[in-house]
Amino acid sequence: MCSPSASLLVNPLNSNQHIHGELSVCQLATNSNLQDPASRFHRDMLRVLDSRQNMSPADHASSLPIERKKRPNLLTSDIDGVERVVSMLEHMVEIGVATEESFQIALEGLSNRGRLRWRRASDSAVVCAADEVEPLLKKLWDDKNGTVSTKTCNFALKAYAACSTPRGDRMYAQKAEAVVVKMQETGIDITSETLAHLVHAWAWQQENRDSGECVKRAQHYFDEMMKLSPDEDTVFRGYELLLEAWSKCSSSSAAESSERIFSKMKQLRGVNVGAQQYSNAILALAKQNGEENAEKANSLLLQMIDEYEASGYGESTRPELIAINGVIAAWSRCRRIDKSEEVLWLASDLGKTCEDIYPDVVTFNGVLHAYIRHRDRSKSLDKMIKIIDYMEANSKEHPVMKPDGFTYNTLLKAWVQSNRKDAVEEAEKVLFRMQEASGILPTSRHYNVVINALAKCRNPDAHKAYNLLRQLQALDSYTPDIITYTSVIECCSKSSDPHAAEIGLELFEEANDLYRGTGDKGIMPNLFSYTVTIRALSTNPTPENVRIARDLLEKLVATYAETLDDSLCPTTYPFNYVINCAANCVGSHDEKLRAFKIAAKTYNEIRSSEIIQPDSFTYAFWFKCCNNLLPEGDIRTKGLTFAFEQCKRSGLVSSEALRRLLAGTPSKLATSLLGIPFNTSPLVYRQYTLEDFPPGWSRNVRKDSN
DNA sequence: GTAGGGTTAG
Repeated sequence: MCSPSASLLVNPLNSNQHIHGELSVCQLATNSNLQDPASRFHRDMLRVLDSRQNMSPADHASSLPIERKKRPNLLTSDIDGVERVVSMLEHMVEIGVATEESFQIALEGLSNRGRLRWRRASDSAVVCAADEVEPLLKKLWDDKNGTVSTKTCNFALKAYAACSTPRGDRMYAQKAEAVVVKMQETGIDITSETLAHLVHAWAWQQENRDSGECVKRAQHYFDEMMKLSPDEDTVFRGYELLLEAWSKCSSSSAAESSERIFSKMKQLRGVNVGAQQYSNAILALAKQNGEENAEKANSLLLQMIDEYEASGYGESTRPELIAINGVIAAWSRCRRIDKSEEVLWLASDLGKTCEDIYPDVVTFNGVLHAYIRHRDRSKSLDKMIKIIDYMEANSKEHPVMKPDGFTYNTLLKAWVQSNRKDAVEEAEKVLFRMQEASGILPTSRHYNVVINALAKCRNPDAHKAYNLLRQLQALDSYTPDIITYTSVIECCSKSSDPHAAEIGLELFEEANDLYRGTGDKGIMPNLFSYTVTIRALSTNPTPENVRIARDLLEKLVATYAETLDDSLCPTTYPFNYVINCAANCVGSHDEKLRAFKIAAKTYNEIRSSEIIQPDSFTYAFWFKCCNNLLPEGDIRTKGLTFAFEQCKRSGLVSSEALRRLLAGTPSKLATSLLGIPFNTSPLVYRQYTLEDFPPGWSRNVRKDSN
């Protein structure tokens, strides 16, 4: 295979001067030296890009922060020809004619894609510009021993900045920073554009929320950029990005910093600061918690509207809906329904002079959120139903207010927490209505709200939950996840249905098989899934189910040991439930003894473990085991006596433990255990409560498990 | 720009 290095060193065109944003790509092509083997390719590459310029993806997603509100689309075709150009570059590299200019053409094209995503032809992985830029820059860097131009690096940085995202774990800001560090080490000029891209990348990076680490990095590179005396537009843009960074940070200084930056922007531009900057400042404030920030965002909104009116309704001062929606959300978060609605009326008013201001689905979702947080749940449910009826009724005429998945999720939650008798049935109706009224297919989240509501009932209908799950599976657009499965199994664990144990186990195994087949973490059984399955098995405590419960526990422990996955880290719960399952075992004398052995093994594991400790439930279930599974006699006496000593010493004698200890215990044994004369005839022992015994016995019993 | 699915018991 040919090495491209030789040709890269030639670099016949001083390419840095040839790629200029202002120049049309066609001009560039004609300027190229046609004698050069690379220039024929360059001309073709530029022609590909140029011929599709009308279909530029810039309309789909720009790298401007304010336009990030649009989720990045997944391209279905090579809309601007960049993928073609990249494969042309790969071909040039292969035949050894690629120059730095070749790389620049591809990098620039990629960076112009902004944050769009597409499927890579070679492996159909979903990628974005930043993913594709990385290997290209590395290749060029290695081939040229780091003698790469600033311009080339800046194209790559632009792609990292545009693709940087608060979601996921892509860490493009770190990657961009690594490029700049290498530039510094190699002596490549750092321009204000270089630093502006870094500010941009950090401003959009995730995990900014708590520590504010990313906003610090953004501020740092902004300060560095200022040392290079950039032009006013770059400074202003830098402020915009800092505002963006603060808006995603929950640090206590965020509101203050946002205000400071906004006033600097006003200093720069005066009243011409523009509606977009108002929106940014409002959103930054609106994202912070606390009424005072909602109030500040609200007053900025009023200022913005004032300036719109003062300017005679000028285009650049026209308020944006996004700012109004932000303020509504801020008031909703502090349960200020009155204020949320006030802003809603304001928006309706504004709509008279400003036709693009019309309450949309986000506006209403914000108001709905205020209601769902309100204390009077029944009253707010009625109000929410009215609002959603209104949205549905008007969505033909005003498609922007058509309810979406958020809307119905909020409604489902409202029904579920309404405490009304028919809550679950009504929630189920919503699942159907959302499809009919708004054409929105319920997702696993919607179903999970309802299934979980079923699981929280006193005597849940396991079959109904099971059917809902199957219904969700029948929709090919969505698959149930582990929360769906676990919630249905939880229904089984609380159900009196004779098949509940069987269904619970079937579902657990199904989820586990799905996980093993797909490796999809979303369907991976976790500690809670194991625990409720074991609990479901004790609704039908056959000797076989006791054994299966124990097997599940062992599988949990082994899987945790193997993966060290936090979501599988065992607690006392599943151990206790295995003991309880054994304690309930119905069967022959021998079968009961086998169940007892399983319980004893489990009980001893809890006591000797370094991670988990016995609790009052452990002892209560253990006493139940001794009394239910062992014949009266020495072994039972020993098991009870020894355990009760432990139980007292640990201060874990709950009233239930006491009851289980004495249920079925002969008076003589009870007397010796408790140290006071004791008659276990039911009529007598019920007169005793924990208060009749030393308080130390129950000093560690949690309140909720007295 | 919104909100956001389960953590248990006798």
